Amino acid sequence: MHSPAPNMTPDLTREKILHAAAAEIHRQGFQAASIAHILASTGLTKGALYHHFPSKQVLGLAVVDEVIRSGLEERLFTPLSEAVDPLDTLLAYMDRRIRDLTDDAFELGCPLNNLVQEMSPVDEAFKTQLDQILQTWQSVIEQTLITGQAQNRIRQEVDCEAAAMFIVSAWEGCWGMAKNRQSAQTFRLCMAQLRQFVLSLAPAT
Amino acid sequence: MHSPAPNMTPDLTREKILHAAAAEIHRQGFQAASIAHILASTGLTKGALYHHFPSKQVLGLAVVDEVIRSGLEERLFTPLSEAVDPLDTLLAYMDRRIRDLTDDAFELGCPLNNLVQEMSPVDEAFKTQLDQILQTWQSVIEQTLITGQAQNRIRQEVDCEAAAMFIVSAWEGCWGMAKNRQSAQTFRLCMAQLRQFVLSLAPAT
DNA sequence: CAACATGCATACCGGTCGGTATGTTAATCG
DNA sequence: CGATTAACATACCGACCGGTATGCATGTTG
Repeated sequence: MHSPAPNMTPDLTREKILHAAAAEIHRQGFQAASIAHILASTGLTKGALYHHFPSKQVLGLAVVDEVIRSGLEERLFTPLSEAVDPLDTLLAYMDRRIRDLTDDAFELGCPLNNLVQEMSPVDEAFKTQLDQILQTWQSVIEQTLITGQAQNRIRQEVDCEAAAMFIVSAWEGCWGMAKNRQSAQTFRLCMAQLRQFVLSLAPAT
Repeated sequence: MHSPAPNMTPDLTREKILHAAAAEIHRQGFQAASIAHILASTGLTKGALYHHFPSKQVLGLAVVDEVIRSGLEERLFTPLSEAVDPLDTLLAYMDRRIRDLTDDAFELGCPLNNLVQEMSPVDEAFKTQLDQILQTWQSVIEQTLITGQAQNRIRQEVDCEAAAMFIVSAWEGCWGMAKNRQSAQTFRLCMAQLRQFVLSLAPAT
């Protein structure tokens, strides 16, 4: 009846599914995400989805890699690791987040943190892939602090690895609190304190 | 066939269900928690559960109030608000957590934080009740800092409300990171940094 | 032009879910 | 002593879930 018109651009179909899945997962979490909902929001059917992805898990992992990781990479990781003055770049990025994010950004929380909390204990593949992103994040910040030490803007006795780990943790913690309160103001106050922590690593003037 | 023996101690049955539910929710999250699993682990049946709780949601809210909130209350909130030197009490409590918690404590993460992240966006009743716990936690720490200011152990210009909010956020963030890494060592390093943050609020010596 | 592969749509399946209606036993109460 | 009620057990329900088998139209290839 319905003619399954052979698409000229199958990659576009794949991307539509991918982003619809990312949105649904962001709203409901991975386990509660419904394949039927994803398909309904795209107008496609199961045939399309299972043609491009062998299972829901693989679809979820693709979202993690091609949407979440890729996004963080270009927004944060790459700029930070290429900056000549990474410490300023980091502080500036935090400022921009504090300024620009609005309430509705916190309705659903940080996509990365959401999945970390939900999936780490119940799925090895998710845990590994998510942890790799957190590791990258942490090591990028660690390098930022080490460069800061070389520039004498961070005290020499600071444990950059531990500090970087804490910064990432607290960062996600700020997201979590703001998500619960559903308030950008909460996020601003928390991130401002985190900024203060970073500044407290500088030598006493 | 089976004689549904009218129990002499229905409250005990209720508590069995409650704690089995708490364990299942801790493992799977609320939405993924299976009523069948809860009942299987207690040896009871649906008749018992729906006799004591009208719905899964009410059961979950009871877990939040009677297990999670109640536990935090007696372990943290009450001791802190009754202490004559709350700042020391807080630092000592953090030290004890850093020392005593083992790897398996982080397999499933912080029960409170798990539910906050999962349920806040999807269920108003959960959000309200969980937020109330976080608010209590935050205000208890805020009072701790204010008392610290009165004792000249916290700088006068510190914004105690914002600092308290950040401490709670970062605390949960440390749990999250440790949960992903499933490592108590991660938690120790992160919490040690959070301790440093608290100490950085003290007047310069 | 025939054969085959690609890119989907449709129909269907077994399993699990939260929830309910009913039944059964023993204690309690008038 | 009959009636009622508390405290469960059992059986069952419709909805939804992820996944699969099959069909079909169009390209591509020999």
